[in-house]
Amino acid sequence: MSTSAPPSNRFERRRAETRRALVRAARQILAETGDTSASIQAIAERADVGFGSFYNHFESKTELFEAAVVDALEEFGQNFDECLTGIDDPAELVAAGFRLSARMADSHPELMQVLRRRGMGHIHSDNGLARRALRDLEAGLTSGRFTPVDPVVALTALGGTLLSLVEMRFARPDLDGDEAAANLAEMVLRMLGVPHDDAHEVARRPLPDPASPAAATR
Amino acid sequence: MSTSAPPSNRFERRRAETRRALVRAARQILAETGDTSASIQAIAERADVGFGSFYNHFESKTELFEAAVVDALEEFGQNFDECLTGIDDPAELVAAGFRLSARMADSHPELMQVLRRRGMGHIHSDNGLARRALRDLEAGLTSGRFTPVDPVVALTALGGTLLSLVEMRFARPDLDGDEAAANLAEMVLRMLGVPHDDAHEVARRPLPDPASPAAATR
DNA sequence: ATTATCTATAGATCTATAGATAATGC
DNA sequence: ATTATCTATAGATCTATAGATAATGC
Repeated sequence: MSTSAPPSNRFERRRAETRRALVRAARQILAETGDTSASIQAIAERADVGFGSFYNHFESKTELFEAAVVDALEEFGQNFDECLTGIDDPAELVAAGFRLSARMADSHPELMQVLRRRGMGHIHSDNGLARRALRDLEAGLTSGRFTPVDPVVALTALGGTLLSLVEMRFARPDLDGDEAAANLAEMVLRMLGVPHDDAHEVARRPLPDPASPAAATR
Repeated sequence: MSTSAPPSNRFERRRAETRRALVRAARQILAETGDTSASIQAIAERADVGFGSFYNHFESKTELFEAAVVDALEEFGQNFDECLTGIDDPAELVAAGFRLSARMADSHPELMQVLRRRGMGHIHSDNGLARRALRDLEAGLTSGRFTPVDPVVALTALGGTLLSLVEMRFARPDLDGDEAAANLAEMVLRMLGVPHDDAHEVARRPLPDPASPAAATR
């Protein structure tokens, strides 16, 4: 549904490009101030798109901003897949995901600001990120790596701590981001039932080199 | 600063009443839809206050909604103090706080919706709730009840999970709220380094009777 | 021929202020 | 006398649409 077929003809591509420009503008606004009271006119202008075109793609501003958040979540999830392929241990996946998120606050600030401001409302919705998280959690639960709990409760805890980590990265730039992320990742692993010393070690394993993210698949 | 002296004369009381009416209206709006695009006129009308009066108290809508969130956080914190007096064990305080929050989603829905929608931005700010949480966390850290960690990281994790619990209560009303809260509380205690069986027991101790909250102090 | 885009605009709405009114302090 | 509240309003802004234009499909 959200991942439609690749645009067949030039018409479709053109149309998709306009929509993308609007979504990009909305993401920028969400990232910069989070203030969704910008006028449709101002948004269209920022997207470098004719004012009336807006209504060819969205019925309201709310709809546009919602699409912008889903878009950001999807990109975030894909980034996870790219950077974390090759990691099989669910515990290591969770920890690496946390540490990667902290780094993405620097490397992808716009994306992460959107997550920070709007992520909470999507923890339990069906989207790229929650789907991946639930998948990894259930793998860890069935393999016995994590203590048995209701997967929804685990997803809740995981999502909440991840979002608050992002919040911390932006609200407290004075702290050492990598260290704080590793500490928080360790705590989350304990929360999932991983033994203390094990959690400590897993949360500090070397991260995949972000310079060559998909090296394993090329 | 936020807790000003009790209003001395009728003038001050009248003025404070107008301000309170505006804040109440803003809280209602934040709780109902979270859509802050309501016009100042509509807000003043809902508060049953003359339109122009708004500008005697706030310079912008943003300022009003910010005050509304702080007001809600303060009320939430006071509710904690009232309901949890008599509990000394920091671990039990944390667990009881989580379970109490889940219940407040039913008993104080407006307050908790505000928290759900706007709480994330206040985890690291100086407010009634974060101050109390940090106090309890530090008590547990110095007494050895919790595993040593950076208090700010612990506050981050605590705040994030609490907010996501509230989110879960509203997004998934089909789940058993009390049980999910106890499970999440147990996980949070593990996160803070409390041994598994200990965490399980503490998270299920009987809660203070909400019918007579401040019985111990009367 | 079809469809998205763009421009222009009508009508509605909103913000901020000015000035009148009402309530209280001293 | 002072100060908050209220009413009325000017000016700015915003939304949604109608109709013209441009690009592509077949």
